[in-house]
Amino acid sequence: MLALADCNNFYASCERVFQPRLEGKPVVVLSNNDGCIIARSNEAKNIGLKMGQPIFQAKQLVEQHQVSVFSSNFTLYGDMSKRVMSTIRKEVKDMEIYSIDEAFLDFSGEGAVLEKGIALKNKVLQHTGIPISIGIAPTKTLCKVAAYIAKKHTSTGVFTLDNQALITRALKWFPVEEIWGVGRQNAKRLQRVGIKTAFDLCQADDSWIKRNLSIVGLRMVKELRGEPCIPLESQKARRKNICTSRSFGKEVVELSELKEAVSTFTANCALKLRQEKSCAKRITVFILTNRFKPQAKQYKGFTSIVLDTPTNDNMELVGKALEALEKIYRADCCYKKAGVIVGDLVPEKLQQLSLFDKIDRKKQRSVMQSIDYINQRIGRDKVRLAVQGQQRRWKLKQEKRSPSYSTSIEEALKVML
DNA sequence: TCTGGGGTCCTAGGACCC
DNA sequence: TCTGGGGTCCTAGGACCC
Repeated sequence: MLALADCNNFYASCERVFQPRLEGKPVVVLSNNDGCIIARSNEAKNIGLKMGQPIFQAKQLVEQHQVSVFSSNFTLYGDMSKRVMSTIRKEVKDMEIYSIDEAFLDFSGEGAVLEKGIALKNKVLQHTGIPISIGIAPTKTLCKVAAYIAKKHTSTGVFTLDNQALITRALKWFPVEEIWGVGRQNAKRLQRVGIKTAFDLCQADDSWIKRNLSIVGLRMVKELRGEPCIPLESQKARRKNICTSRSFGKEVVELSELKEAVSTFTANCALKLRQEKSCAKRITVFILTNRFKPQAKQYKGFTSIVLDTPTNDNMELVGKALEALEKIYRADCCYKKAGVIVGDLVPEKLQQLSLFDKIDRKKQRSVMQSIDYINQRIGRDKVRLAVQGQQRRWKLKQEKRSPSYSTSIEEALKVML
């Protein structure tokens, strides 16, 4: 048996841990730039606020119901996630951290799985303040179904799908568009041919499924039928790409400002590379105009550069990124978003030098180590390249960010006696 | 006025190899 | 008149996930 532990309304719950007066009240968390709603408490869901909805469109509902609105605070959510995961880890044989708010757990050989699930849920709540739901079943895809039921239709927040009769009953009721692996496009296709529930999909012919939903879809259906096809992966794989991209707080025209942004994004990618102990052989830069302004000139600039030697050095990567930026920059556009992707990643240890490499890599590495050390102590990008700029007018809008209670001593919760 | 960010995998088609 | 067979690698585009 496997289990899926899924934090309820995770970002909204994180905010509430530190502001208990918001318990029972509608809370939403916004995307970067305070753009869209990306997390909602149950109360916020109930008053009709939608996932992904731009906040300006929801203004009326927000005022009418006095919804608490937060900018996203990923430092806080990342730390709370760590706490939840480490609490769970102590209670299970093996686990796979699937996302910031979900983990698959090895429940094999456990006798009373439901009781174990309930105990685990209570423990996480007690240790972290985060409410979770747990779905228990023989395959990952069925765990997802069970967790969905646990969240919406149980009082305990834990649900087990452990016998065929129950599984069949659940699948006959489960809408096809809610299945893990069926997105919007596939849901439409399936509904068009009369497949409305997970049960209907299980009845479909394997070769038809493979043709229409690819091998991924077939795997998913087999999992619904109870045959495990997606193993628990406790070792997380090395990433293949790393991306940093942002929408700007305001539109940007000048190349110099784009340079500040692109070099900052690149430095961020390079930092992530060093943390993963990887080097990149390819760097891609893109700049986009505002797609929500159809009357303005639309342009998508996109290009990549392949490096002779894979690297994770700020200066080297920033140099290449700026070279790429100059190639795609057009002065007659207003830019709303830019991003940097580093790809073709290789482990740092396997960095293959180019025959004509002239850089003193050892020295370069120790410079970066020193910079990382300083910035870790006094704040991200405090030591940075000049091209990253001072003004940063392109920076994010983040007007309602909560303090990083658990990771910054200056922002720790103050308790009045 | 205002519309997120960061990933993965699969497939088809083309280029290329012997 | 007639035009092979068996591969790999790369890329773009599209789907999915949270």
